[in-house]
Amino acid sequence: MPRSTPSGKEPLSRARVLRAAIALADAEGIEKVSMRRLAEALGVVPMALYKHVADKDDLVDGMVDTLIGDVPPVAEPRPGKWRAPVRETISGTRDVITSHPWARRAFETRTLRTPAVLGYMERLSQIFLRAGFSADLTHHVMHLLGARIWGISPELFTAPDGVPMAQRRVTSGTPDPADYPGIMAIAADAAARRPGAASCDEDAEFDFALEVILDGIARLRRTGWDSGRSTRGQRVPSRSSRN
Amino acid sequence: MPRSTPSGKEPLSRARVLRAAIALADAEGIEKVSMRRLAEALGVVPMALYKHVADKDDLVDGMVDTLIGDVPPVAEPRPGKWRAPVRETISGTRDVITSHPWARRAFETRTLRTPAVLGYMERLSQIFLRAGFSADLTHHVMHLLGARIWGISPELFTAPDGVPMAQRRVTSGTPDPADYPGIMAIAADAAARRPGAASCDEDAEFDFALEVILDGIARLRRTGWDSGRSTRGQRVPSRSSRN
DNA sequence: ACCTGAACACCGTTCAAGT
DNA sequence: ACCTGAACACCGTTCAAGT
Repeated sequence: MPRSTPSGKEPLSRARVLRAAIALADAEGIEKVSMRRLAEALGVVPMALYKHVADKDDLVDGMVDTLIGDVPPVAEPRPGKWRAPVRETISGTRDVITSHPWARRAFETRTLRTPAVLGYMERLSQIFLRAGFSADLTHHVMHLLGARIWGISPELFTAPDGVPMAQRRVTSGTPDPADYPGIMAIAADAAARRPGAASCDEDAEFDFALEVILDGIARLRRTGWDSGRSTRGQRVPSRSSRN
Repeated sequence: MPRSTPSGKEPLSRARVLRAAIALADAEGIEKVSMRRLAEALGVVPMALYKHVADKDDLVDGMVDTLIGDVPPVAEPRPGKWRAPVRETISGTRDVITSHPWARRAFETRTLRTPAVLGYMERLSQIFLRAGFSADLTHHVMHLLGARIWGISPELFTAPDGVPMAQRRVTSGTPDPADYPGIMAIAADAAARRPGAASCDEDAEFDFALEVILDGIARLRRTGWDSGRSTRGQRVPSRSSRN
């Protein structure tokens, strides 16, 4: 009889390993994606994976990279046009990320420079460069698009299970609502405003945040980086003067 | 002789366990923080930790929670004043996070509602509520402060080792710079602008991004949520219409 | 040359046995 | 009542032995 591949199907490949890992993460959660379980899902001995993937880290990098490659490309921007293509690109990224529950964390966690990631950065950069932004301005824009403010974590509002706010997974005893009048006022208002709604309109909040960033980019372009910085008002005693 | 505690020092407590875990993560990296290694560092059998910590997840939650508790409080805002106290609070958070290399990931990863996290949310909320924001407006503001845009990852620019851009940790072969003319133009410009500088001025970029968000908040307050949303221009075919 | 079983050095966590 | 040693069910990865 002809020799068959280990899984009885087509031979392993990096892409097939990564797609299987993504499917496994979708089905059972990212924490269940181990080299051993993934090999089992592929009908293969664990060591076989190491031919297509350097190690576990490379596997997760590859999963994220595959998702980034799934972000649909955007119509060529015409000179001077940047807002719509940027909005489209980033909305596409959000679509991809939100369709895989594990992807948000994985995306924020990785620091890879794979071809797909570089390609994504290149596409974003080109939108600005073709719209007439200088290299320096585009550089600052890219930083702005990558900013994390840490006012709070977005997942505090939209937990995986849809519970809207507060009182979830509190480790040391149930907190007294009286200690958090501000949060309670906000939660009560939100509940009154959308009765029965389990959580916030995350899409709308994301869209608004994106528009704020796009406005920031427009201002950066209009007034330049140095002027942008000088409008900040008084500097806060922070990193620079704390030590 | 008098009975001594297992470590020969003061007895274990949740706080002491968490501080030890933070110190271990600072010293050897978060990936080295295991129940077993932490117990060893405390001179204690692994199982002893389970008295003060429910499980590994609870340990990491507790570490993050402890850091949040370290963010220094801010002077009481006077009515109408919100910009400076918000800036100060968030700068303080950034100071804490950036002083622990593992904290950025851990912070973005956790979805806990511990008293310290609730307290932090409460403080931020109160700044806006006392400044005269409605509960609804404050709600949207909190979402804005938690937004992640995913234009790119900030760590792409500032890798742990300080290598500025591109060509790091590329899995499948070295990429051809010719494929990424935009990125290369930006990198070349940045290198020419600050010769010898290993990476970008991350503090300045963060401060600018924070100001953009603060401007977004000011606009939200001035024009309201619905008006804010309607200024977005044409809606993109995205989540809502993609399927 | 390619593949793989067994082994190594770890994990988090349970649990019954000790005091 | 408290603590803990041994054990369980896993990990990622190495490596020498098989074909």
